[in-house]
Amino acid sequence: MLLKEPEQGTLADVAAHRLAHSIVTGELAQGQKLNEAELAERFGMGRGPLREALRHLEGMQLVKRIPNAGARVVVLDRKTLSDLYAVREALEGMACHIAASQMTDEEIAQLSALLDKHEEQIKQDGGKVYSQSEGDLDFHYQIVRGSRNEMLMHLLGSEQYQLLRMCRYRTSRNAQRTRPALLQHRQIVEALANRDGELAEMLMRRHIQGAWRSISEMIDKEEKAA
Amino acid sequence: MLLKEPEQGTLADVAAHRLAHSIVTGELAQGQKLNEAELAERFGMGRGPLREALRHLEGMQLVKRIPNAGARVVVLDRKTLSDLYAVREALEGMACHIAASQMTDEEIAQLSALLDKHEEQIKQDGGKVYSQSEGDLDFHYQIVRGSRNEMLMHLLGSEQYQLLRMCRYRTSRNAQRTRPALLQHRQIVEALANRDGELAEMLMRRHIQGAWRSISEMIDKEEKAA
DNA sequence: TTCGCTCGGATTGTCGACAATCGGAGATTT
DNA sequence: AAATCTCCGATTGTCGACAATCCGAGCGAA
Repeated sequence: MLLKEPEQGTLADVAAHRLAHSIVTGELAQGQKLNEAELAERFGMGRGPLREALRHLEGMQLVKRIPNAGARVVVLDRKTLSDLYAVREALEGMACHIAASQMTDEEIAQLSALLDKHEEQIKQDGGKVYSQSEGDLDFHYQIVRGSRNEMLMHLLGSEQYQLLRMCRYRTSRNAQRTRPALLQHRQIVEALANRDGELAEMLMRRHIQGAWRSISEMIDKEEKAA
Repeated sequence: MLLKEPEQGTLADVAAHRLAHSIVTGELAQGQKLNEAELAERFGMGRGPLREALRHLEGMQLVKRIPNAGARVVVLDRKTLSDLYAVREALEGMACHIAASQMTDEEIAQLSALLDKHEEQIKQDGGKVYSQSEGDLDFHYQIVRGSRNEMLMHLLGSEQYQLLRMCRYRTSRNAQRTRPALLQHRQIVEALANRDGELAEMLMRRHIQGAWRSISEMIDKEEKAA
């Protein structure tokens, strides 16, 4: 699971977590107004901790605050997503490149085992979940961790990129890309195992570009439907 | 100036700003404990807004908070800075690449004019300030803006990368690199003017690599001195 | 002397109440 | 009828006080 802190620490922290979860899963709709008093009551806490949580989410880009006018859930329009994927391509490509020289053999083996598990899952579910599931994000995050770059881990890890999970959740219905995605993951692991950073980066970039194309098409359909 | 909001909006916002400034300039030493009550009094506000500000700075990575133990100013050790510059290289390289196709001729001309101003400044000061000054950051930020990527602007802009300014401030004594830096900037602008994204990216990456080497050496010296 | 324990002060976490500000419904004017 | 003004309710911003927690000084025992 990418959500680490379960239900401990300060109230502000748990509020931030629950809010992030609600936003990512769509329980709180995009653009929805967030009423402090209401949320505070729902979470059984005062408004102080809740306001701190909102500040936190603002930094994560999950909500947008306007002074004296409250906070609203961010809306993921086409441009935002496009920007996000462009940044992801650069950052995860770099992570892959470095990881090829930094990950231990054991870590790479674990990565491969993770893919085995994913393949199993696909065979069971008929390929419904994979490309969009938490498992996919785990794969990406494991590579990011392999880069040993703390800043990268912060930017792409649990803290910052909930936006990505939000996007995944929203577009989790199409399962067309699950098999090619798994294949690409396998190729990436192979490049890592061969310690070929250049290739690993290129494969990861293409993988993310493919994911963006897939999502972009889906947005087109949605827009045409609406 | 990269600090936009002057002294308006909520108290939490101005507190975050003043704190960020104090940290970046070193007025608050690295690793220093931040006492909520004391700071609140110094800023003439209650602890509520101040706590929100600390949450904000935590997201910016300027302070590290530990539950029930308060917040401390982050310490920029070698590893942190190394990670930062690696990320910067990937992100600003990408910004440069995109900016080459997105910036208007006028914007590029303004960029060139900015460099003229910098050159002027160098001649006056004997090259003391340039490579580390706000002006340099302006140059980089203008290119980031040229990429038209909002996420990039958030990550590299005023919000997120105060860490970089902090580093600049700390190492602002050496002026060895000002002239080669200016030259590299000129080459980058030329590549942008020629709409050569590939070259522009490569030049920017090398520029940042050079900056890192320079800073790295300085850290070595400091460590040897200590 | 050194280690461990207890207790007290200080600091953080939280809450409830008050003040400031904003958006909108309704009335007034042209 | 359309536009503008005014006032009111609702929501956000802020403060002060209380409770919970942690750190360290001082004491006592081995």
